[in-house]
Amino acid sequence: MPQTQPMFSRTCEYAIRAMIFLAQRSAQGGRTGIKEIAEHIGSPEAFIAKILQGLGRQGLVRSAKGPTGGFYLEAGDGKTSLADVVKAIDGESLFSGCGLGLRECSETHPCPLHHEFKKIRRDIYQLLEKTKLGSFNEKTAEQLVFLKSR
Amino acid sequence: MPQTQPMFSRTCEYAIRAMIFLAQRSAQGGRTGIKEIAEHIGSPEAFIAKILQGLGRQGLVRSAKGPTGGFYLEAGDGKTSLADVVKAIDGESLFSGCGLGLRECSETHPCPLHHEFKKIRRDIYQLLEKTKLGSFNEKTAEQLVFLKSR
DNA sequence: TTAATAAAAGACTTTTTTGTCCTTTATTAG
DNA sequence: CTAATAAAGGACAAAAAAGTCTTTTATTAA
Repeated sequence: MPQTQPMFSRTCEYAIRAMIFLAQRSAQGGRTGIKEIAEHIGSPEAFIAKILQGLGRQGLVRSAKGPTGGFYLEAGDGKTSLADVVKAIDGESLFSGCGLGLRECSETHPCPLHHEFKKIRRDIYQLLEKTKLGSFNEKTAEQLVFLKSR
Repeated sequence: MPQTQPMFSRTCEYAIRAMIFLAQRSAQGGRTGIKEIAEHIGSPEAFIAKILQGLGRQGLVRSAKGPTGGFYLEAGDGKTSLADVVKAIDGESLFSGCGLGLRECSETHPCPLHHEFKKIRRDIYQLLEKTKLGSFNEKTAEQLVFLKSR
């Protein structure tokens, strides 16, 4: 038995943690290198590099090569929501997929749990949608440090 | 990028579908063989066999070998909730784990999303907890058939 | 008591996810 | 222009999840 299915994939957890960290960092301006990001969020360095590259291609984060390079967000990126990040990595199925994995499940042809799950999916989406990266700018150093485990 | 993280693991989806199907079947009494279960929920035969064996060891389903054998639920098993099934397979992390995967995250040492996720986790748990297998007894044949895809 | 049936058990394979490493490309400072 | 720096890219490796197959065990009905 698997015995631990979290809400988000590991990849997505790292992505959210990195984006929150970058949001805080970018508030003071300046870029942050992969090594420092990995240290602060407690992830493998090469792995979060890959993840941020992907998010970069999708325009959710910016980066610059060379000395003084690194990852960063710009002013307008504060409006990016956690829902955007989750969608970019885990896709939409948490928000709109059938809880039982039935492809044909829909409003008009609902699985036995369809209507029951509707509210939950909407709540999850709305929470992630309303939580913008910009809102992490003014958080304390203590909360900042707590993007890390292990 | 992975691009599709559902709420439950595939194993758990099959398990829930099989248990709902068995709940309906067992209402009329009688046992159901693996082949028939697999057909009705649209899962690989050997795989759902494995899953049900696991659930059997944990006492969530009953089985009998030999001719006339198969899987079934008894009267009292109608009180089993979907939360019980999910816990048996995906564990508790959907209900109580940190959304960002931080092991030290807790009420007194919360991650930046801890309090926001609290309500959602509770809603998911309560929904699954209040949904008992027994409630699927009287559902129509149409809904029954719709435990299957692919 | 034997033949047939069906689940239990466990080894095995495939696929996906997670994670690493090495080379290339771009940028900057001297 | 050249060294050094840091991300991009892609091939590769390890681990976990999903899925298969074969043998064993239990049960039933003839």
